[in-house]
Amino acid sequence: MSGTRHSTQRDAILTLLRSTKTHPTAEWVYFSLKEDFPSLGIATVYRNLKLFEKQGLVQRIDVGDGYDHYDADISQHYHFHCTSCRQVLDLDMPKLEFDSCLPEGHIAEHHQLVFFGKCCKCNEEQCS
Amino acid sequence: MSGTRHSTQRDAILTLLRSTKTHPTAEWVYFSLKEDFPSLGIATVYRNLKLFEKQGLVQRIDVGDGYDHYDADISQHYHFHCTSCRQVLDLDMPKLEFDSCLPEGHIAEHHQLVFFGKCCKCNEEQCS
DNA sequence: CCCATAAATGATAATGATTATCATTTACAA
DNA sequence: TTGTAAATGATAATCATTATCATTTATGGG
Repeated sequence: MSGTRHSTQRDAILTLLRSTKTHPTAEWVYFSLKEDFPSLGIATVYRNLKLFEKQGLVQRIDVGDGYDHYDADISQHYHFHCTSCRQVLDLDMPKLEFDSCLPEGHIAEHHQLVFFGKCCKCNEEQCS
Repeated sequence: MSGTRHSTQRDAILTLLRSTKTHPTAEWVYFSLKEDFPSLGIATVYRNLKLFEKQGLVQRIDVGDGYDHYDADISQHYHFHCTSCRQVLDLDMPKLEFDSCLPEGHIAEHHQLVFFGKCCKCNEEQCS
């Protein structure tokens, strides 16, 4: 009999992901939960993030900074990656319909749009 | 006196990149040039790809497959990543103007749009 | 043409995020 | 309560990329 069992750690990881808009990395999740779950292993975090992604509970965002970011908001939306402070921010922007632009026979299941630049905070602070 | 010197390997890497539309990885470039440059080292490929990117001669494309892809076509265009055959294809699609959609104070230098799905060939072949 | 010197290379070790392994713990149905 | 298979935690392994360093090479000045 195969199935998924309940696990306290898994619940905690998903709950944490759903409580933030910062699109955390596995490492961030790990250290954030360490306080409440001192015995938590980093492998459990990676394992469950991958599982959530496969189950469609979260989406993985790759902004090319070397880390996988995870977002519990699986609604269609786009992101802004500040190349100065490294944050990944949500954008409030309507979904754009591109499918008619794809070559004949190509079928897109989803698409990802990421803006790179400096956020308002970093622009003010004249970060290099 | 600091500057850039001429190098046969560097020329070959850039020439190869400019001769293809397949958005190759460092590894692909390395093995492709091995025939003509048996002594070529993989580090030289990585080094020069990074250099080209910094110089703005090529753009790096991250589709989340674990590899950095490089594209000598630095014009504004978008990509389609076939999750079946793993290819990265160019899309002929006009540049979309999003800047007015960004939050106050945010300045985007560039953006990246990637579609994920199956290309026409893989759809025909009923790849899983 | 010949050096001096600093850039570039090639071999290889190191890095670092992610994944695999495996013994132990835990959930849960019978 | 108990048998079991899933889940965990510790840790080794993986693998793309980067750093190190001795050697080679390009290039400008004499």
